[in-house]
Amino acid sequence: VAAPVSRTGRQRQRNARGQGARLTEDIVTGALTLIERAGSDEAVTLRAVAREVGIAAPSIYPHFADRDAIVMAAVLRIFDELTNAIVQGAAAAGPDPVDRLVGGCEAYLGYGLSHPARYGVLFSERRTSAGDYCEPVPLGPDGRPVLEFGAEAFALLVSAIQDCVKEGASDSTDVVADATAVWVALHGTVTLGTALPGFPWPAPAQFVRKFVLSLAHATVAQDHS
Amino acid sequence: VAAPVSRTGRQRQRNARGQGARLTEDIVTGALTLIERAGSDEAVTLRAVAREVGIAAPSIYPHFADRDAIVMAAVLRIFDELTNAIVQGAAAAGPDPVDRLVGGCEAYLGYGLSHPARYGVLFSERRTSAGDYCEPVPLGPDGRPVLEFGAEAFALLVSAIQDCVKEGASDSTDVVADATAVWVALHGTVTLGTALPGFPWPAPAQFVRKFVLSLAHATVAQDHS
DNA sequence: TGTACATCAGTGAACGCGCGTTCACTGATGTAC
DNA sequence: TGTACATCAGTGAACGCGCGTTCACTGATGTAC
Repeated sequence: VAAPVSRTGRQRQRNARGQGARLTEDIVTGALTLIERAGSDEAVTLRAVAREVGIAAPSIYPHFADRDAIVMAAVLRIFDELTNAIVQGAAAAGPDPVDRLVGGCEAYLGYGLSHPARYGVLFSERRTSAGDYCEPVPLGPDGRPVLEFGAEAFALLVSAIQDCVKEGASDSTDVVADATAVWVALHGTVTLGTALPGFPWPAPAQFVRKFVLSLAHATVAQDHS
Repeated sequence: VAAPVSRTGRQRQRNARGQGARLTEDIVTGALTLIERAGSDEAVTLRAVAREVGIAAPSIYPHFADRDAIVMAAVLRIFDELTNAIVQGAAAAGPDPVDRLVGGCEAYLGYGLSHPARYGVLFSERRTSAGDYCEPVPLGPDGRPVLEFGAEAFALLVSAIQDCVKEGASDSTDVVADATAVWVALHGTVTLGTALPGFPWPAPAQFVRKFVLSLAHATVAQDHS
């Protein structure tokens, strides 16, 4: 009987003593690979992950309690990727707050549409608070408790609109509600765009700019200066 | 060994000769029940449907080729329900085109949020054209070919905005693009609202009215008369 | 009017598969003495 | 310096389950003669 081999064909060698936690990382990576390959998290089974990583199925138990714990770890990683994409998109847009808002939103859309399987896992199940599946109250990078999935990305959106208001580029009177409207439209664009690739979608560039400006009650800098 | 009994406890009796097609209907109903109960279509397996309906599993084959065919039949039924809800919502809103537009959108949202499991199945998988799974080119009720899932509901939205433009209540210059933006926002509201029930969503009534009017470039009648 | 037969609507047992999970285990490596 | 031992990082076989699918079948009912 041959030893289990990962899909890549590479045989995994045992971690050195004290480095057992590396397998935790490999399991999450394997789960992400399966999600990418199958287009959904249904393919993430203990045995499939074990095959992908190149280990025996029971070897997962010291690292994760069950399938759900693996998926959750993958979800947290994907949220990090999404947040990073938004930050970079905003940063690349320059100093103007409206440009930064639109840049962040375009990055959100770009990440979602170019990683549909990963994005689809984020909100595929009912999620209440992060405290349900790991530490009682997980902390964000700034020490504040992260109470909701995607809260970090949403906070970026709120402050981007807030910045527009500060500089007179938006006359939003309810920044949180308007940020919610923008988020909902972005999310809908990603998920419908993924589910219905045959639909005659408008060109993303103008489309997103248009509805983001509209929902954020924002106007381009030239109109205000 | 006891004969298979449906979840309701009622024993199914064999259809009369010539009435075998009734089971087709019962199978779709059973699938919808499973979707409702589990919150997703994952629970729709041949054996689970058979148990639900109260028949032996192989009895499904003369009616449906496989699991996917059952789910597709359920999806078409759900699209019909959604379309009906929109039509009724618009009709109940009275003669004003903006009211009708908002009424239809509120009905869409209402259906989606009050039937999250059903709605979630509609766009849970990549859907190209209806021709992939049944007759080569299925026809809509008006005889035109139905090329996309949800095309009927989308057409309602387009014509609702078109009506606003006709009566001077909207200055949309691209009705299809604006309808797309509204649809995307509605879809995002339903799916995010379902996935994150703990999020502090704005009150649906004003929220939907606000973004629908904004995206459809519409204004209330008083402002225009 | 009777009767043989075809058809319809569905059954029951069986198969092989992948799954989660358990259990006792193995072999390398660091550490105490 | 040697050696016994504890620990770490996993393994391999086995279990019971639900699944899709197949196969030969059963029993009621309509129909031809």
